[in-house]
Amino acid sequence: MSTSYDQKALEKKWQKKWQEMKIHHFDFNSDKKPYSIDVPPRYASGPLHAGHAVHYTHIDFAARYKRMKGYNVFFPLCFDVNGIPIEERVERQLNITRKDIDRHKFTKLCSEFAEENIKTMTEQFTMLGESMDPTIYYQTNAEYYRRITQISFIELYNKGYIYKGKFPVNWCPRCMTAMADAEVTYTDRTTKLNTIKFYFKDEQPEQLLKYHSIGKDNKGTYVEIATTRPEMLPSCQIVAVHPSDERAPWLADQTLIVPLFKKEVKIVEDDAVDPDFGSGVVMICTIGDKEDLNWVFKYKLPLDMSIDEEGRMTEICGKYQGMKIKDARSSVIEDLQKKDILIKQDALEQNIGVCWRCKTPVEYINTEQWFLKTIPFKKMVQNASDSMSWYPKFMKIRLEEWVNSLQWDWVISRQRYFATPIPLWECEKCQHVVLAREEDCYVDPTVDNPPVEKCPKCGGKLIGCKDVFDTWMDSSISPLYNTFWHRDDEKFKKLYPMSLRPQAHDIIRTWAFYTILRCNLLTDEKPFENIMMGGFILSEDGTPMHASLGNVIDPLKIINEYGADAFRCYAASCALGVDNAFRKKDVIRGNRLLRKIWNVEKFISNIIKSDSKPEKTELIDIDKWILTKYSKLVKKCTEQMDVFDYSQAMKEVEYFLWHKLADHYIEMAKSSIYNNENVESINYTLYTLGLGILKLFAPFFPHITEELYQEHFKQFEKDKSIHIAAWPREILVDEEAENAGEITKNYIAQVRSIKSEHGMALNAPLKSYATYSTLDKISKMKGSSSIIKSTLNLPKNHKFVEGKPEIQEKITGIAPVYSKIGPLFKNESKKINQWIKEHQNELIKKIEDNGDIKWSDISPANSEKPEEMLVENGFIQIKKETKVKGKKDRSILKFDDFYLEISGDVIK
RNA sequence: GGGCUUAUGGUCUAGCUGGUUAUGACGUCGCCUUCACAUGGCGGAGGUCGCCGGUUCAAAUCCGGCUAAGCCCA
Repeated sequence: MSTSYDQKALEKKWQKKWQEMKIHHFDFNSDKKPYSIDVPPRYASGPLHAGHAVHYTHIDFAARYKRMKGYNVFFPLCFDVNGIPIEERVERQLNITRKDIDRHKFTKLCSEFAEENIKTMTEQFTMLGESMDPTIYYQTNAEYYRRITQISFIELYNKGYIYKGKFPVNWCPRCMTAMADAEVTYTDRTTKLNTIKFYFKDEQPEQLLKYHSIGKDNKGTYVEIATTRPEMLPSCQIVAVHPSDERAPWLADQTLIVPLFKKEVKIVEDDAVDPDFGSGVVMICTIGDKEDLNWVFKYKLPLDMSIDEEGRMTEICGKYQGMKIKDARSSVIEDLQKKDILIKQDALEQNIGVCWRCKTPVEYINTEQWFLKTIPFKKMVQNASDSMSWYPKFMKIRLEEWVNSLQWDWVISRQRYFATPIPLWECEKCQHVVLAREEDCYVDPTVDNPPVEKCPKCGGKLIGCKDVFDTWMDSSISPLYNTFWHRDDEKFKKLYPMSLRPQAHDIIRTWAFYTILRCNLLTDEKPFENIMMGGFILSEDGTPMHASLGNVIDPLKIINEYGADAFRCYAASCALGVDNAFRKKDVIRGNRLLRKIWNVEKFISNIIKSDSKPEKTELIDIDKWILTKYSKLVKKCTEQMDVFDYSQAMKEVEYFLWHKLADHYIEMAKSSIYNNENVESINYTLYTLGLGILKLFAPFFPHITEELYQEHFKQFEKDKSIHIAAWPREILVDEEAENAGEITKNYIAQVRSIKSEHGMALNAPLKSYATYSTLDKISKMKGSSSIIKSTLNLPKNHKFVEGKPEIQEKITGIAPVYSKIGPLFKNESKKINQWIKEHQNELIKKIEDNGDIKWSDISPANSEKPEEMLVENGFIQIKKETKVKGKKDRSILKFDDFYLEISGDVIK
C-alpha cells in the first residue's frame, strides 16, 4: 500500500473493480430476504446537480447498509424520460415548435436528447460511488416500460375508473395549443382598468348610497365594478366582496344584472377579495386567469367559456360571437360607453401570462380530457399511507392535507408528443371507445391499427387517440414495473410491495400520491412499506438552486477537487426532510475525516505485526473499556441507520474514531505495545476496532473503506469486498470496565493537558511520586496502572494511593442541588434554596464540624422529612479549595478528585 | 389565504419523554514540531437557545400567540 492517500486514483480503481466484481447486483436466485428500493427514476432533462447527487447518495447509504445487513438489495439504475420539459429543451435548442416537424421525427429528437443526458448521468452516478444495479435498469420511455403503463391504463379503464370530461387548460390562441404551466412565462404590460355599472335586480334603500362605489341614476341603483377584461362579461358567474367591507352586509346575497348581457349574478363574501383593488367589488368570470380557476373550484361554477380555441368569442357572447378577443373588448367598451355604463378608464400595470414562444396572452379554454377517478378513493389512499412508515413522520401530514383538499379527479391526458400514447381508438361517428388488447401493447394509435377494423357499435371509422399520458402516469407505476407486475407473477409475489420509496418532499402530492393511488387500485395493496423524504439542497447562501440564478452547484467539480467520499460526507451531514444549504466546509470536514481514517488504519496495521488474525484473548481493562464503548456505538449507529438518520450515525462514528479511539485508546495502547506489554489483548482490540470502524463507515465512504479493507483485513476475512461483509455487532458490554476505563481515560487526559499547558510532550518523562484519590477511583485504575505509567511516562515506582496527601482542604461554598430539592419540596423549594444560600457560612461550619448536615439543620425544611445526610445523598453540593501543604521540593496538582504529587522542579 | 417545517455563540449543529454550568464542528485567539496524523494535539474567548405570554418549585425543552425563512397548495 502506498503510504499517502491518493484519493482520486483509488476511487477510480474501485469504481471499475466493483463493476467487474458485480457485488451490487440483485440476485434473483438468492434466498436472502430482498430489500427493494423504488429508486426515483432520474429525469433526463440535464445533468445532475448537487441536490440530486445528495438524494441519490442518501439512497445509496440505505442500499449499502442493507446489503451489509444481509439483504438481497434491489437497487435499480433508472431514468424518467417522458414529457414536457424534454420537449421544451429540444424545442428551444433547435428553435422549433413540435408542430413544425413530423410528430415522430420530433419524438426521435427528444429521445436522442435524453439519451445524451442519460449517458452523462450514468457516468456521474458512477463517479459518486452509487451502487445502483445496471442489470435491472429501466427507462420510462422504453417500449417495455410504456407497455406496462398502457396495460395499467387498460385495467383501470375496465374497472370503470377512467372517463372523458371537460377541463380548462392554459391555451395559446395563436399556436392553438394547450400549454403546461411551465411553458407560461410572465410579462408586464399596461392595460386599462374599466369601471362599469352593475345594476341591482331589486330596488335598494337610499341609505346604501352613502357607501363608496355605489350610485344611482335613472336606470336604478348600481355597484361599480372594475375589470380589465370587459369582453368576459358574458361568462361572469358571481360577484364578490370582502367580508370585512362595510358594504358587505348590504351586498351579500343580492342579485346584480350583468351589463349588456342581462345575466343575473349573486354577490358572495370572500376573504380572497382585495378590498383596495378597484372598487373593492370584483366580478368572477370563467375563466379570465388562474385566480378565477380557484373560484371555479371553490364555488363549483359552471365552465361557460366566452373564448374559444382560436381566440374568438363563443356563442354565449351574443352579438360579439366570432369576434377576436381584442376587437370584442373595444366593441364592448364602445357599447358600454354608449349606454352610459362605463364610468371611467384608468391605466393599470399588470403581470400577465403569455406563451413563451409567441408572447400571445394565454387564455383558459375548455378541452376534452381523460380523467382517472380519484375523489372516491381518498379514504383508500389515507389507509394505505397509514399502513406505511414515513421518515420523517410529519411528511405524512402533507399527503393527508393534500388528499383531503382534493376537489377534482386526475386529468391524465396531455396534448403532447413525447410521452406514452393513450392506447385507444375512438369512433369518428359515435365516439365509442375501442381499447388496445393487453397483448398488443406497446401500441401507438397514431400509427398502429386498432384491434378491430370498424366501430363495433355503428361501423364507423376508428381514429387513433392522439393524446398522450401525463408523465406521472408512467412514473407512478414504478413499483409495479420494478416488481415484474404482469411480466412475471412469481417475481411479483416475491418483490411486491417494495421495501422503500425514497423521494423528495416537493413531489408528495404527485409522485407519492399517484403511486399510492394507482398501485392500490391495481393490486389492492400498498406499493411500499417505508417512505423516506429527502430535503432540499439549497445553494451556499440558502437560496434554491436554479439554472436561471446561476447558483447551481456541479457535484463533479466538488468531486474533482475533494473526491467522492468527501462529497458523500457532506451528503451524510444533511438531515432528512429538512432543507440544507450546500456547505463546502462539510466537504472539507469529510476530507479531513478521511485522512484521519487513513492514518488510524495505517497505524493500526503497523502495530499489529501479525501473520494471522489476532484471536480473542484475556482482555485488559482499557480494552474492555474501548470495546464496550465500541459496542454501544454499534448499537446506536445501527438504530440510527435503521431510521435513515445518516447525519447522526456518521457523527457518532466520527466522534468515536477521533476522540475515543485515536485520542485516547491508541495513545494508551501504543506505549504499552512499545513496551511489549499486553500485546495480545491490544492486537485483538485494535484489529476488531479497525475492521469495525471501517464497516461502520463503509456505506458513507465506500472507496476508502474498501481500499483499507483490501489492504489490511482481506487476508484474514472471507468477504471479497467490505460492502458485502456483515454489519458489525456488539461484542462486549461490561459496564464496570467501562466505568473504570472512563476514570483512567479522564485521568490520563487531565495529566496530558497539564503537560501540554506546560509545554511538555505527552510522552515526556514526568517526575512524579504518587496519585491520590478515593478508594473507588484508585481501585478502578489499579488494573491499568502500568498502562497509565507507560502512556504518561511516569516513573516505574509511581504509586496509586487511596486517600489524600498531606494537604488542607477548605470548603469555600455550598450550593443546593435543584433537581433533588425541587421534586421533594415543590412550592417550598424556592424558600429553601434561598435560605441555604443565605446561611452558607453557618452550614459550612456545621459540615466541617460534623462531616455533613441534615434537614433539621435547615430551618425552613423543618417538616417531617427523613433525617438523611444531605451532602452524601446529593442534596447539597460542596465546593472545595485545596491548599497544598507541600513536602520539601514537592508540589501537589489537583484535578477532579485526583491529587498528583510531583517533583517541585517539574512545573514552575 | 391554507397545510407542513425550521429558528440555539460569527457560521453550521446536538439536546427538545422539563432539572438551573447547552453538545460538537468550522472559524477565531494563544501554546506545542510530540516517534500514525501540524489536513495533528492542548487550551481560551464567544450563546439572556427568534419575539411575547402561559403552565411548573424549575422551560432551549410543554402549551398559546406573533415574527421571519423554506417547501407544497390555493
